[in-house]
Formats: sequence, C-alpha cells, structure tokens
Amino acid sequence: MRRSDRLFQIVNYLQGRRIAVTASDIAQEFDVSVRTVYRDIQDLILTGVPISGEAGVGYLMARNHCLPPMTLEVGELETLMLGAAMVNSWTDATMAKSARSLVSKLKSVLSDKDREIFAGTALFAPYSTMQIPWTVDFSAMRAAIRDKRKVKLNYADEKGDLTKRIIRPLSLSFFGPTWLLHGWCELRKDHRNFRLDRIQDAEILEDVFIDTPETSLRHYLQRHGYKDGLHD
Amino acid sequence: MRRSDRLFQIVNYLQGRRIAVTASDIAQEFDVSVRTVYRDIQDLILTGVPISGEAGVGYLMARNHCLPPMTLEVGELETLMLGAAMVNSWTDATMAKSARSLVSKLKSVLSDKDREIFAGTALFAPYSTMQIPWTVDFSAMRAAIRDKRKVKLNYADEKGDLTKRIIRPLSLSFFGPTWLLHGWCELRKDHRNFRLDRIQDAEILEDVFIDTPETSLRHYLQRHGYKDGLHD
DNA sequence: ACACTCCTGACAATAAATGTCAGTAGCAAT
DNA sequence: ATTGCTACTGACATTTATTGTCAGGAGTGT
Repeated sequence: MRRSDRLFQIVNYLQGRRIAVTASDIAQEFDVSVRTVYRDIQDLILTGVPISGEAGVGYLMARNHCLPPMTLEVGELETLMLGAAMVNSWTDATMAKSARSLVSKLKSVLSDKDREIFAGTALFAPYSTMQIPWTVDFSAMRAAIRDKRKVKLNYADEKGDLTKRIIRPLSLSFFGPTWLLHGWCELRKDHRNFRLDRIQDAEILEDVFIDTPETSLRHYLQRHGYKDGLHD
Repeated sequence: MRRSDRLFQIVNYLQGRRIAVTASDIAQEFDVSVRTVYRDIQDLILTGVPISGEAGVGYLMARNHCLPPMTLEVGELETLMLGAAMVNSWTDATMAKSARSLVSKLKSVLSDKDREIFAGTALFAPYSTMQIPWTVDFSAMRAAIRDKRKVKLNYADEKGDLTKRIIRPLSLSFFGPTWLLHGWCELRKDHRNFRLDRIQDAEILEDVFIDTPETSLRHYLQRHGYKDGLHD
C-alpha cells in the first residue's frame, strides 16, 4: 500500500469512530508501527486535516467528509457553483453559510485559469424579490426531521383559514419561489404538504415519533413515484 | 517535492495546454527524467485521469478539473447535493445531465456510512409544477453569452405587448420559478432583464459584440451592487 | 529511410519511509 | 507522590520506493 493511500484511509478510519482511537489501535489496523502512525498523523495535520490528539486519551476527529482526488468536467463544476448559489439564496442562514464555505474551499483549490473560466460562465442565483418569505426556523425544522420530533403547526391554507395540527415532519422540498414541508398529519391521518410561507407558527414538541410503513417518507415517495432524477 | 504533489501538478500543467505536450517538455518543466514522466503518466492513467498519448505527437488531456483531496463538513456536502438537485430540476437537459453525473461521481467516492447520512437529510428539489415553462434553448443562449453573439428577441412584456429587439446577452439568473436573461438592449440603449418564459423567439445572430465599459455585465453589477454573497 | 514521438524492462544509485530504541510530557486515578 | 495510559520527538540502521541511465521496441508522418 502506498503511503498516500494509507493516509487517506487513516482519515476515513478516524471518521468512522465515535470514541477516541489510540495510535496503537491505528498501528494494528494498518499493520505499521506506532512511530509511523505518529508521523502519519503529523503529516495529515500539516496538510490541514482537523485531527485532535490528547495524551492518555487518543485521537478524535470531527465528523467531516474527506473526498479523494476527483476529476470534474466543466459542466459539473458549473453545476456545483450554480447549485451553491441557489442554496445560498433560497434556504436559510445556516445553509447559506455552508454554501459560502464550500465555494470558498473550491476557489482555494482551483487554479487561476479555472477561476477565470467561472468569471465567464455568467450563471447566477441572486437573492430574489420573487421569493415568498417564511418565518419558520428552517434549521430547527430540519433538526426536528432528523430527530423525529413532532411539530405543532398553525397553518393558513390558500383561503386563509387557520388550522392547528400536529404533524410528523418528514422532509423539506424546494418549490421555487417557496418551500414545502412534507409530513404525516395526525389531524387528517394522511400525508400532507405545507408551504413554509403559510405556516403561521411551528412549535417543535418533545414527543418523538417512530415511523410506521404507512407514515414514513419512503412509503410516500414510493406511492407517488417521486421524481427528481437524483435519488434512488 | 513529493511525488504525489508532482503528479497533481502534471495534471494541472496538461490542462493548461491546448496543444499536445511531449514527455520531454514535462521532464524539463519538472526537472525530472523522461523515464520518470512515463512512469508518472502511467500512474495517473491507472488512477483514472483521462490522458491520451500518441507516439510522435505527445500527450493531450480533455479540459477537466482535477480537485485535490478535500475535507467537507456535513453542511457543505448537503449544500452540494441539494444544489445539484436544484440545478437538475430548474435548468435545462444539458445542465441536468451534468448535475446527475456530478452526483454519481460523488456517490461513488462516498463511503456507505456517508450515503446513509444522505438518505436521512430529507432535502429535495423535485420537478415543480410551479415552474413557468420556457421555449428558449438554454444551452444555445449560454453559448451565445460565452461567444458574445448578439441575439434577436421577440419579447412579450407583462401586458403581452410584443417587441422585437437585438440584445447583447450577458448572463442568466435564477429567479425561481423562472429565469432572467440579462443583456444590453440595443433598442433601449440600456441594460434590461428578460424573463425566459416571456421570450417568444430568440435567434442567435452571427454578429459578435465587444464589451464596452457601459454595456458590460461587470459595469452593471457594480452599478447595481449585485448581491448573491458568492461572487466578488 | 528518417524524424519525432510514446513505451517498457533492467539495474545501479539515490531518496524516502520504516521500525527500534530512548527519552519527554500531559492527564486522570489512586 | 506514584502509576498507568497515552501523545510526542530525535537518532540511526534497515527496508522500501523512486529515479536516472541504457537498451530496445513500436507508431505516425514526411
């Protein structure tokens, strides 16, 4: 095994671990000496990989994703940049921040010639006056989806009629100029979509839900033949 | 210089060249022997870099972009995937294809654990019934922008009134649920934006334009304090 | 045929990486 | 304070990988 391959695999190994890993563990895993592990870790840190090590504890690494060298075509890179611009303009402050740091990282690894090409691509996704504003906390809602927390909504339908309901939030979908929150509605006992701009109020509850086949996102997507061309 | 660094730099060197480059050129550029160059090229090809070599000619490489190993946070990778989904759903078939191949490449380098995390992110950008359809050839328009070709438009404004005008196309901007073509309008002698869905007809002309300070995109962006947070 | 290139194997020389050993330091528990 | 458990570093002999030289083969165009 080439050293550069081993370095890459050490990073993946550390990321797959939730608790600290000692140099001795790594040495055994990769069949090298502890001294070599110390050298490898030092080189990884020098190239910017965020590994922290504590005497008596071991090594820890934040949950990042290391991508190996990749070759992208012009169109793919344009997709990446335009996509980031769209996320920056059409999601919330948290995701916008991620989009900006992603672009910043890309720019730092692209050559000057590559950067010139982008200046000439002329594809933008600016902040848009056509956006319909929403007051829901996007990140909090995402956390509720992830942690399977029920949410109490005050929702105004297209006629302006208000309803209160408890839902199991399952996903968020971009329907420019707005977003839809998809969930299982306990009031209607069925799947429903809610436009973020029509949610008057959303309270994340302590109640946690467990997916059943009927109430799950997977079930809904399969039943409706979900189509964005990217997900399986 | 480490060998892995040199390999990466050889790729960048080849991409910066429009005509074939001999092993001898590369050897001089990097101060190594020709035999070493042959070995390096072979290793690059083995790892998937698309280099073609012809006896008597030299080496050629398609205009791709090689990214070195990168470390992305979860949010950045989510941005990337959601962005690709947005581009897939809200641009044209050409860019959608690039988006799909980008996602495919990413999936092929992500670990199984990483892929699980994405299954749980629950952020989508499906094909949307709210999209306002357009008949303009998006890719042809992008080519006109790139090649600085004037375009003859039949345009219907919001009242439905038709005008014919010749413009210098400068950029495309996403204003979900539609796109705007920005250009210098020769009829109005000023910058104008045109919704793609209101363009009845667009004919790319053979006439080529040269930017002047007044008519350029740069000028317009500076004058209007363009804001998307990603471009300088 | 000649010129110009890519390509490969073999091997001595050079460079880089590795493992062993010794020593230093930090943190927590006893 | 001592012990146990770890991270850390330098030195040096040994091992491994890489490099350059040399020789030979092949393809394309003039």
